[in-house]
Amino acid sequence: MLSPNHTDRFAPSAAAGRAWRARPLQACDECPVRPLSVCSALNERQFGVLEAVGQEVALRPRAVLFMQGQQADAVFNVTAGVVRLYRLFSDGRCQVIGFALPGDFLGLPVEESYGFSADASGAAVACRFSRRAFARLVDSYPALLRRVYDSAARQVDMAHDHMMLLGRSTAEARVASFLLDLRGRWTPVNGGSALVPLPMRRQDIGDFLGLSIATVSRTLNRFAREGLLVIVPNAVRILDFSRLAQMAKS
Amino acid sequence: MLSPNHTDRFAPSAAAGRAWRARPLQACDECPVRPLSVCSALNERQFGVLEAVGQEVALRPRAVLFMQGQQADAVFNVTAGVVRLYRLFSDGRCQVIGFALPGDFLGLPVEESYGFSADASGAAVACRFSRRAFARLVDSYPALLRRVYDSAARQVDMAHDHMMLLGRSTAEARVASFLLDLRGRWTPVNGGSALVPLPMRRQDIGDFLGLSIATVSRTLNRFAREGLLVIVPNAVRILDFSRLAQMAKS
DNA sequence: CGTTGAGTTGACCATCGTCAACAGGAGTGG
DNA sequence: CCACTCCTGTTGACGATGGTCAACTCAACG
Repeated sequence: MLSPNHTDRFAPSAAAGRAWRARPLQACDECPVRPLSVCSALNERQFGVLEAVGQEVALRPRAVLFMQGQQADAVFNVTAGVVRLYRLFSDGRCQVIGFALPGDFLGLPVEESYGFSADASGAAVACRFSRRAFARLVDSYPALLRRVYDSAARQVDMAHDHMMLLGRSTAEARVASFLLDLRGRWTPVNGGSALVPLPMRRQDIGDFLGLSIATVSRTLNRFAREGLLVIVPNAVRILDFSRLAQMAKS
Repeated sequence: MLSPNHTDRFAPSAAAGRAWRARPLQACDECPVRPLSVCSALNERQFGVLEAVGQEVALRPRAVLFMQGQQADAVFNVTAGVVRLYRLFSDGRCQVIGFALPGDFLGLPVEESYGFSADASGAAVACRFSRRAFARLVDSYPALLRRVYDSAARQVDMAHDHMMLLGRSTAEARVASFLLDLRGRWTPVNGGSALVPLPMRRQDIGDFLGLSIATVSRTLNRFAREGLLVIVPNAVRILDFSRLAQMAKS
């Protein structure tokens, strides 16, 4: 039971090619997610320091950012695309912890090794900072510490929300909550469009919601049949928010 | 479905009497959990400061420590007993987030309002610090900040573990993991006895594991029939750790 | 001795996972 | 350009896991 053997969905895929290519940060002042991210805690002068220690990392679909258990020598800030965060059981079962959107910060400067794995759901871009350099920065700029701390608190809160979902909700409610929650998190990025990007695969949604791929597909298509939304490639367009919110509660 | 109506399991219970009675801290140097808790980051002189701003809070069974949404004007350190941490749905469904054991720290000094509710599973004792006073202390003693931060990171990790459990494990595996995990967390307190205290009710275990009370009871008693453990009032005695660990993986 | 609340257990059944077949699209190589 | 494979997603049939409901026991407590 429970999504048993995968024919190595998690082996480094050939299609992913090299994990990532990196180049120095240059245009932070043009970064679209800067006002959303921890970076906004810094003024112009401090920003130069940040820029100096960061790299921009472009990720192809499925490219690995870091893996659970690896020594955590970098922290990241997602600037484009969606990054899938997940943990594996020893037998291959997968639990997706969450999806990081543009503006989201990955990795506490305090932990020695990564507590989960991260890879790109579609194409994605992230800023990479060496943990040591970032920790030094945090030490000298209390406002940044505060932002990192806030980010940790928000992560705990999201984890608790998700535990409620996994422990006490029907399949219908899980999928509805997922869509509404995701649309809410996209809002600062895309202005609250009803078109919710879903670059991840059905399998990933299932692994996030504790459902089988079949149930995810059935539920989404039932929602579509009932006129709650329209399914389009790599996205859904929500039509009836209030009815969807109703389903999310059951 | 999903544990619907409760005839107000969460209304302030008459049996609980007054929420708690508090008295000034006096004997921190005799505190049994001091080496386990955030307090151990302080030296003797700093400790005097901590003692001055803390109160000892004795909780009767079911007494409320704080409630979700309340203004978070205190942080706590559990010193005896077990504290149940939970969130409620608007319709009364309950998800237990976790159980705090002696030595566990509750409440980040950063959040404005509590993200979950906390009450005593059995009789319990906690140290209470005003958030403002504690935040001041944290600002002046970086070692304490570090411990609080570590505690937050551990909470995130535990939340992730629990998401794996809720999303991708059978009832059998959930109960087995719960017992083994709890026994591991008791170890620093009780020296790793095979007798695992379970002061919480079956309902709370169910709300923690995302199972119905019936399934919790059935599973525990099946474990007992199969010789994995013995059920005693407010505890279980584990007999076969390796077989239990085996079940925890399914 | 009645009441209340927790825990246990059985009977039944709904939800959701499993398995399988199939469709469509992308990439590859001839 | 087509054939082929691979991958993702959809959909149906079936069955198992675990929820629901209810009855019962037992201990605590008045």
